[in-house]
Amino acid sequence: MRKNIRIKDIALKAGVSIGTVDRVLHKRGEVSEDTKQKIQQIIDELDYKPNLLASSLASKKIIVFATLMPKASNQDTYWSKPQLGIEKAVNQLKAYGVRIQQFFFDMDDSMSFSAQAGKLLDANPDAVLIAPWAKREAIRLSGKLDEKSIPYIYIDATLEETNPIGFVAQSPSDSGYLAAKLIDWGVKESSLILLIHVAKELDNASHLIQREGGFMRYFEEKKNSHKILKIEISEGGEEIISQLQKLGIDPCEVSGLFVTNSKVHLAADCFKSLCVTPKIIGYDLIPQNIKLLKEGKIDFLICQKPELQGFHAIHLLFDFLVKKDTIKKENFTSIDLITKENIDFYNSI
Amino acid sequence: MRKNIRIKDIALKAGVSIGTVDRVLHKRGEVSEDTKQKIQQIIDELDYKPNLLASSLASKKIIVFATLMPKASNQDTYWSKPQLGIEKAVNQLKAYGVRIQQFFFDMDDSMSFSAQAGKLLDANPDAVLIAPWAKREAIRLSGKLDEKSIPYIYIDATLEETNPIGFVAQSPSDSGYLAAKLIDWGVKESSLILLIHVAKELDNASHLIQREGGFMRYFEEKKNSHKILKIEISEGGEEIISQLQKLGIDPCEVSGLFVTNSKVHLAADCFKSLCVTPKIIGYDLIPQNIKLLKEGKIDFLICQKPELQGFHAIHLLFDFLVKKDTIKKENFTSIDLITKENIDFYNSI
DNA sequence: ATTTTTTCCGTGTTCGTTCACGAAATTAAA
DNA sequence: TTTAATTTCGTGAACGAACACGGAAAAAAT
Repeated sequence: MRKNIRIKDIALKAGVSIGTVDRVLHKRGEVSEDTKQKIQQIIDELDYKPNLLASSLASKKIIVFATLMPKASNQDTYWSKPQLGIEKAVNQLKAYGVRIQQFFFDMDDSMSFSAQAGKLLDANPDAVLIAPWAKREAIRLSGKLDEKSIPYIYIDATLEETNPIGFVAQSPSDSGYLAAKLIDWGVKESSLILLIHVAKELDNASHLIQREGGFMRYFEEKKNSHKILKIEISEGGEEIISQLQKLGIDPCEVSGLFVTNSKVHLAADCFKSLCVTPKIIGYDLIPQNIKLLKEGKIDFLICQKPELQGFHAIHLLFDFLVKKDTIKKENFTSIDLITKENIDFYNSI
Repeated sequence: MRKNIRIKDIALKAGVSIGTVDRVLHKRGEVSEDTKQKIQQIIDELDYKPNLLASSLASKKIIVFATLMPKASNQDTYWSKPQLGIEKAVNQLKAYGVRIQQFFFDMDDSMSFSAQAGKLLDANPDAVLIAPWAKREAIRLSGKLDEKSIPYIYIDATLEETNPIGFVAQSPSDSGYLAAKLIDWGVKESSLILLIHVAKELDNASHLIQREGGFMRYFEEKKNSHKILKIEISEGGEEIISQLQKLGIDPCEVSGLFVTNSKVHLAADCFKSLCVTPKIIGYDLIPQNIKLLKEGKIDFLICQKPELQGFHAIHLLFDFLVKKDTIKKENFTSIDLITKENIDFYNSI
């Protein structure tokens, strides 16, 4: 237990009192330049690491984390998962004075993102966790946070143009790439393969674009004979049919299908009703998808351990803010493949 | 920050001193039956949860975790991964008085397991983490630990016949099942598929058997037309060829290949030298496998986040022993599929 | 030279627990 | 009844860090 150097040890070595050392540790002045330098030198030399336990015990300071993410709805329960991880982490850390304030926006409404972002800024938190769903609005928020020098971290996706202390997400491009590989494995040569985006504001959802990018990249590199067709819809699965009709394509010709988000159940339902069974790959373990996966109507779901993402992001904020660690910026989570066969055993730790 | 009830609050309510409450909390006697009951009742009523921070700060007690796992060799570096996670966790917990004592055995020598198990028992640790590699010997060890009522947890695999407080592992059967599905996706109808075990003492390595079980189960359920051939070798890849020859089979006929552990590189090297390229699936991101994966000689590696496993197992022991939480017994880690395409982004958190 | 201000630093209390020490209170022995 | 032994409990000092308070020394003002 002993062996760890304490403030007292530094004080002894420097020939000053505990209070003085404490003052330089917390940079709160009232120390002459000379002694300050001497003490700082000894701190560095001894590589002093404060005892977090004693520190939080003595301090009445509370640290507020704010979160900004989509609200989970009945149609889309995905965001309840990261929420669980976040709560778990905050619960673990509450003994250290960590508190949380959460803001939720409507996924289909970028105005709502801005509104909640405003409230978040008013709350003046010590650090922020953001799901950067609406690209333009998220960039604006990040600017404001930069101004106030409030550190922030992303979950689920990242935005290149901004300065978060890090992000926790799956590599969207590589998940798309993997999806392509699986489709390629599963279909015959020279097949018709559909890529489907289901989104209201596609241009504002950059990770969907990146998933597409990875998917396309695979086929470009392989130069094989498949025909890839891209379709964008905003709401119902029937739109797929109508768009195919417009192109003069019989749905029966489709032998592979990749949906770039959790809305894959719309597409699967659509083909199910047509009694056509292409190979289907999509994202995320939400109830509708799970059901179709078990029925064999969806073949693979790419999953990213959302619970772990939330949990880990909060811990990163804590490490950065409280422990003053240097944290890894890129935190890619695994690209988990869930099938009918292994879903029952998929419990994220 | 406030709001949590303290020992002092209990003492006040019971009309006794802090010391007395402390004595009943730690069951160290010297309290009359009457007051003990009264205090215990108040503790329950108020649902008192001790402040871990203050507790570890005041206590000089140290908690020793012992680990027993295979030693990583140059040929097999796999076990350096869980080791990393373990070290990371112990490092985090050392402020709470957690110390570690590690024992390593030779994977190919069950005598070595027993020898190290003996040393571990002599060390009389507070809790134990075991990689139950040698089944029979591990069962014996678990019995001894049960006798001394030292809690233990498994990593990498589990043993049904014993009483660990939990295990952290991939579901071997389901990983085998998934491998089968992938092979099935990737090969033509009526193919010849090889299942290869590379192990010195196969009957003593139960999770390899279970992986085989899952693999076989898939094809039994699907009733498709593939021919599955099982081969057991103990060391070099060339054994595969000789065994095929014995069976009168041309290696060129093999179109799919599943190796039940990280030794898949032996098989892949073997087929590489023959210039035959069946679809190959195996386990674990060790350097030899990574190389072959990138060359395209191995198609999929099933991975199980060994680092996270070690990390999580230590935390479970801590939660159980120190926080007195009830912990989940079955901790399945994800069945990650690594391909040439996504390996560079696979960093376990 | 004296007073006032400013700079610099030490002391002491607190956070919630642990635990050694020893003082009452109770019971047993004389 | 007095003394000794035992049971039962309270007190106070750590643990390492945070921070309020105020004192001494140096600098500035009178």
